[in-house]
This record gives sequence, structure tokens and C-alpha cells, in this order.
Amino acid sequence: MLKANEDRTSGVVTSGRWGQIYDDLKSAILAHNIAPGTKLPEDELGEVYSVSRTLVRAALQALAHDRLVQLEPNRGAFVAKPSKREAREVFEARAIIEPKVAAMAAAIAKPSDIKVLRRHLDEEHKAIHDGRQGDAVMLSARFHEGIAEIAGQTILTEFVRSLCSRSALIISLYSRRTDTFCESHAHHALVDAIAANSELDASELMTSHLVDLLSGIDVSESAGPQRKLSEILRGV
Amino acid sequence: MLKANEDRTSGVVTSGRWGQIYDDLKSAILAHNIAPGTKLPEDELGEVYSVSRTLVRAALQALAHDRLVQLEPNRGAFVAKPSKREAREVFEARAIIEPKVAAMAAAIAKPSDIKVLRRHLDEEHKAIHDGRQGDAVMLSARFHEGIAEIAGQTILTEFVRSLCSRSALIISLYSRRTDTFCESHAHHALVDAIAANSELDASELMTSHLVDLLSGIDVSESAGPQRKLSEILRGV
DNA sequence: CGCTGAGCAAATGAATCCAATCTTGCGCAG
DNA sequence: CTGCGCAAGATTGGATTCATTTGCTCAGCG
Repeated sequence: MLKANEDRTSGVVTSGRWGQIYDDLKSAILAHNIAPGTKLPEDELGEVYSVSRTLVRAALQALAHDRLVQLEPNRGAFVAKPSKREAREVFEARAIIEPKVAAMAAAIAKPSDIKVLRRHLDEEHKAIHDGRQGDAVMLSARFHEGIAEIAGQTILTEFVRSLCSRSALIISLYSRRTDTFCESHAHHALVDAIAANSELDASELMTSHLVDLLSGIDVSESAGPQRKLSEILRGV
Repeated sequence: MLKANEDRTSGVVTSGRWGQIYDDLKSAILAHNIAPGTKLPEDELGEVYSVSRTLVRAALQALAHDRLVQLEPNRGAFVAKPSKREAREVFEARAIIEPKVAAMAAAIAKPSDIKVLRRHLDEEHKAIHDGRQGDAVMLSARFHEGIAEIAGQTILTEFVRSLCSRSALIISLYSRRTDTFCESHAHHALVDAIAANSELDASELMTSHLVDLLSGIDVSESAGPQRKLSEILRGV
């Protein structure tokens, strides 16, 4: 199941064992095993993990901060359904941050870093080949995170991690093509540029890669997912 | 006391009334009313706010996610003490994000937006004049947030908000000059550029403003603040 | 036949309670 | 006199329990 709980929530807390639940739920959501909009009742999750609602609540709160779940007062927790506006903003933010990060990574990448990236690529390729789309989007996200880590920017790495998580949700919601999740050749070209220490190439490749990703999803203006069903049925 | 709890934690949750505690503590930390490294015992806070430890824990967890407090397992919560490395990274991140945001804001700023910014400036000026440094840094942060809001980028606004919060902590820790918090003239020039819809000027002014801020703090390499008191006293 | 309102059930919000862990102070041995 | 070890106190971690809000159902009325 692609153990992803090695560094806890994003290095934030490490407190207690609710991080386990956090990681599990996060994996499930990102891998699209739980559909956006799904209700996440506290006691149900508590029963699944054999823990109290207290821990479930802590995990849900952390996920809410990552915007992967939406907490509605006295209603419950739901898997987030990013609006198209939010989707556009996520990619705009990535377009601002990630090219710079890629350039920084290219500037200081060591051979060992490149090896790590290529290993990521291999895993991703295998996941795509095996048809495990859920794992593929997660590995793609981890690839982008990996670049940020090479850049040595822990804070920007956090931002990239957050944005990639949300991107995974967005792609699962609005994807038009099935191969939307990071075509491998784009990633390969990126690694080559970084390995060659060419900052400009890395920056531009990242930009075009993000444009590619964005072109693969439908962000045309329309009623957001917040619209009530009644309004939709009324044909408003 | 500068009511800041109008939009809750960063629009994240709005759940329950622990947001009140969150906002209060955040204000106190950013205004430097609580020194970095200070322990924040749960039941003490619970007594102060006449509330159960449950809510205090929720607030502390949210603050931990913002990196304003550090949660140590079985130890407790402490006001964060960003290392110099973290300090540098925060400003590097700001240098990447904020100029772009300023340019976007300049591109689409309406007269009403400018009025809001100028009102921020007035409050900030008054706070500085009155010697209320704590409020000044908070208002400075809100000014930067305001620019991001004008840019219409809610996600980047969140990032800027987070970075500005941490900057406030950093400045209070490593400031050399006392006037470090955003000299007003820099902010005025920024507003002028945005009002004139000149994206390039806004971007460059923001960059130089951030460089200015960074030059005002001491980020020279040295042992981080994680050093034990014993090591310091030993003169290591 | 449709609409309104009271009542019921379920889920969340918050407080209290118990357990586990760390800190600190004291005592004793070397 | 100093250093190690142990026990008591304090503090956090997690579970259980009570209260409140929300949403739904169904009876009564227009």
C-alpha cells in the first residue's frame, strides 16, 4: 500500500498516533479510494481504526488544514470538492512556485539526488504500467516534492506538497484525459535538465509541464460544486 | 486589541469556538506578548479562557500547523523559535511568491482596493507612531495579506499569511534594527505602484522591500535555537 | 393534496475522567 | 562532594460521557 507515513503529516507534529490515521486517510483520498464529497463520520472511522473519536477528530482537523477534507460545523467532515476556481488557483500557485524551485534544484543537485529522482520515476512508471492510477498520482506528487527537497527549501517543499495533494484531488475531479497524471516523458526531461544543472531548462520545463497538466483538466467557468442540488434541478 | 478574528484561522474551519482561543493566542504571539520558547500548558490556558483542555488542544494543534507553536510529544506546547535557517527560508519563499502576487494585484487593482490598502497604511502608521510595535508587525502582515487578497488568489493569500506570521516571529527574534518592521515609505511606494497598475514596479518594489526586511535581521550561520541551555552556558 | 410544525434520531461539540510519560527533587552509594 | 537511581508530582494523551445542534419523519391543518 505504498507506505507513505514515514515522515508524518508533513513534518508538522509527530504527536501521538493520530498521524497514522491522518496518513491512511490522506493516502485513501489522494489515491481516489474515497470519492470527493464523501462523508467521513467520526465514530465510523473510530470503529475502523479501533480508536476513539478524539483521535479521529485530530486527524480530520489536520486534513482540513490541508484542505483535503472540509469540516462543516455540526454537520461533519467531508472529502473536499475543490471548486473550479480553486483548481485554477492551485495551478496558478504551482506555476509561480515550482519553476523557481526546479531552477534552485538544478543549481545545486548532486548525483545522489538525481538517483533518488530516477528511482521515483521508475516507481511511477511501474504504477502507470500496472494501471494503479491511484498510486500513480501519489507518486507523481512525491516526485514534485522530491525536486523541492533537492532545492533544500523545506518551507517551499511544504507548499509544494500541499499543492500537489490538492492537485491530485482536482485531477480526480476534473480530469478529461485519463493519462493526465504527469506524462512520464515530461518528468524525464525535467530530471535530465536538473542533472545537467541547467536552471533555465528546468524552470521552463516545469512551467510547460504545469501548463500541460492544466490543459488536461476542465476548469471552464461554471457553477461550483457548492451549488445546491435544488438549484441545479431548477435549471438555474 | 485589534480584533483579528473576523475570518477565522485562515478560513479553514470556523468550527466551534476554539477559533477564539486560536486567534487570541495568535495575536499574542505575533504581537510578541508571549516570548518565543514560552511553554503553553494546556490546563493553564484552559483556566484563562474558562474552557476545557479539549478546546485548548484544538487551538494549539491549529497553531502548530501554522508553525507558530511547536508541539513536543509528552512535553507540551511551546511558542515556536524559528532557526536561522528557517528564517532565511521564509524570506526566500516570500521573495519568490510576493513579487508575483504584487504584480498580479497591480494588474487588476480597483480604486476601492487602493482605499483599503491606504487605510491599512494609516493604521500601521498610527501604531508605529504610538510605539505599539506588536500591533505594528501585525498590521504590516495584514498589509501584505491585503495585497494578496487584491490579487484574487485565495490560496496564495493563505501562503502569504502563513509566511508573514512566521516573519513576525522571526523579526521579533532576530531583529537588529528596531524599525525593522516594514518601513512605511516602502509600503507607500508599493501602494502607489499598485494604484498605477504598473506590474513591473510593484514586483520590483516588493522584491527590494523584502531584501530590506531581510537585511534588517541577523541570519548569520550559527547554532540554531534548539541548542540546550547547558550548551550555551558552557560557552560552546 | 400540499404545506407547516412538532418530535425523534443521529452525529458533532465539549467536558470530565483515567492512564501513560516525563520532569524534578531527594536520598544513597561511591 | 559528586553522580546515579528512584519515587513523587505534574502534564500530556486518549477514552468515555453528557449536551446541543441538525436533519428527517410524520401527523395535523389549510
